[in-house]
Amino acid sequence: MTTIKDIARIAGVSVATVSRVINESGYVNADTRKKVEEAIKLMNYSPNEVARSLYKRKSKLIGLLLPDITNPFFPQLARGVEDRLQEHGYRLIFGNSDENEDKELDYIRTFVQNNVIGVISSTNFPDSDTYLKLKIPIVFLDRTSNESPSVYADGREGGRMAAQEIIARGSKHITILQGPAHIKPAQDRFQGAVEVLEELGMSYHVIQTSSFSYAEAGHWATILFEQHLETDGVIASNDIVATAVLQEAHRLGKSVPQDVQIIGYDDIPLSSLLSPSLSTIRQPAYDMGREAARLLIELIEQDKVDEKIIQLPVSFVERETTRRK
Amino acid sequence: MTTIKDIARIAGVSVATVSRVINESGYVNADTRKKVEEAIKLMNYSPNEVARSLYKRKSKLIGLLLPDITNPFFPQLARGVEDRLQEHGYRLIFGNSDENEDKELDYIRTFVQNNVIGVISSTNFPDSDTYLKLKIPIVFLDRTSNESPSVYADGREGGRMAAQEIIARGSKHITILQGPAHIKPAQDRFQGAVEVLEELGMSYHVIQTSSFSYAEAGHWATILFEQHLETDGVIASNDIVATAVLQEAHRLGKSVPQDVQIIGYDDIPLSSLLSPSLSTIRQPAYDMGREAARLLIELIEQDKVDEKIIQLPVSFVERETTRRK
DNA sequence: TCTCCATGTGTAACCGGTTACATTCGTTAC
DNA sequence: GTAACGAATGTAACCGGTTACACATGGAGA
Repeated sequence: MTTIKDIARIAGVSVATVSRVINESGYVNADTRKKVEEAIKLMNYSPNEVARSLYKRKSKLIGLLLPDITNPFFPQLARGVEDRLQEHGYRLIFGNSDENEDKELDYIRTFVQNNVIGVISSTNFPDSDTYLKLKIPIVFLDRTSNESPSVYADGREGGRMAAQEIIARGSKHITILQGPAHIKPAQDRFQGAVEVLEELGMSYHVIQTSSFSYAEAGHWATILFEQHLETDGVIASNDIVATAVLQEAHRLGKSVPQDVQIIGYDDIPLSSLLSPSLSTIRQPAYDMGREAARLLIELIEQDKVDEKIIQLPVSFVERETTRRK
Repeated sequence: MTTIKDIARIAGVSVATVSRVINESGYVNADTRKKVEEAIKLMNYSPNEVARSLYKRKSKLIGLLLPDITNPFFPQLARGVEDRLQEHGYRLIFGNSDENEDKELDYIRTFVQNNVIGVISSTNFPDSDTYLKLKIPIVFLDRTSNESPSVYADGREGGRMAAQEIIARGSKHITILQGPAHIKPAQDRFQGAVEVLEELGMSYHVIQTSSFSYAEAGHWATILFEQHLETDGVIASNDIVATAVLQEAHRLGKSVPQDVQIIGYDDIPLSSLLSPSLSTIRQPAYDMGREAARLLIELIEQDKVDEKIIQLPVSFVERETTRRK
């Protein structure tokens, strides 16, 4: 590997001068600069970030912790984060936490060991010791904590919206699929929907689900219609489950949206390609990722940051699994 | 931050001894070890990987380069890679290349700058200088090079399979969606399908597509039926496009699979949740990721490795967009 | 002429680990 | 009694950068 010493030798200067050229710091004579730059080009040299990071006690690396990249909501987030960071010269160390606190802790530890300069995390444990003790900037993404910087969409409002829309479109026997108990955003949207149903004095049923996995989605859909065949409106916990419900309704010969309306959550990319295409509550996942990265960069590069808690709007995306008003 | 010096001071020994305890190398008296371990626990110390990495000239980091994590085929790959690496104590630096050579080059450079110990890449340019000159192990994933270690599924065979199955199930007017020209696996599967159609002397049409994006998928589907309304069999370039075709067929009042059969490619998780559920050629994405990670670890940790080129089998997944034989 | 300061460059300490080598001590073998 | 060796530990060099500091030079201003 070419090192700064090699460049110094070739250019006939000291390592300090080479360093000055690379970092455009201090005084360097124009001719000297030229010699150094030529040597750098000649050897195709690029400085070792590890050595830099050691002395400066900070790197160009940022840790990203997501529950499961396999859940189609998260690739959007990740891509948003990555795109923004990349523009600013930062790189990503990535891990899947499976919503598991131990795994999270382990990742955060190795992030720190690698001198990451900031962390973006979708965690259910924002108030755990691990995060409180972190001495580097952290942004919570899709999850919130009281005072900490975070970027999220309003789950409660999303849930309310779903309930309002499905009621406004005429469903009387609504069943809500309640997402996994340990995942906060899932509970927020559930609470929001329940609120509206209670406010309007509607009766409804709840099916409690314990995962967002593809494998089990069909299972919840089956149970739903087994237990509440009269259901004419389904508020799903996310688009995957909604898709499974759509499939099950189809299998049972129910037509959508005439017999059953279905509203999903997230607006994952495939939702618009289903037939009927899925009405859903959209979370601007890509933008959330980008915003989180922007906020983190601000926290890293500036002393004070105005807005530390960024809530992005959710919206109802009207497609074909709901009736026209 | 706690350093090895702090631990040494607290335990009343030298840094060398602390290092020996941490790394279980050399001689350490049992009592001394205990003192050091207590100091480590007391301070919740964990060694700085950056310093380690600098001296040893290698880290515990591995670079992963994928075209676009937002394409639902890749999260599976990534998860497979991550799971296996994580089990072995390695971490991932991740980047999206957008199939863009410059972006790739840039990532590879920063990977190297960060002393990554290996790289896994889904690239269309495996024979570029960048990769040839890399002095660390590299595994190509979902893409191949002549002699280099790689893990992939047989695209040509997959294409053949798709054509055979759709013909065996009675389609006479087949249209193939040809994936983006610059993406090799897409061309492989296309070639395979064409081969079979030619061998059997079937006539067919081709629609050339230029991306795998969700946004454009619907567009190709529209064009397909505009140009070849008589189509009774579609071999799609991947499951996303297949889903769009399914939607378009539905819109046109064609019943699937009676009027049109559709075969996708990849078997992304959502395929089984569509209605009708999508018949497709399955690539074992998660396993491909795991295998790539396993192979890379072998290359890193061992002198010689037997199998450097691993081809995983594709399979036809019969669901509801094809007729029964 | 002398002082002061901007410019330009080199030397060496430092970041936090690892490890080669030196040193000390106690035991064993001859 | 002493040579040889294993056990235990410390000192200091090293990894590849950055930067504080020292020093040299030359021109401007008093």
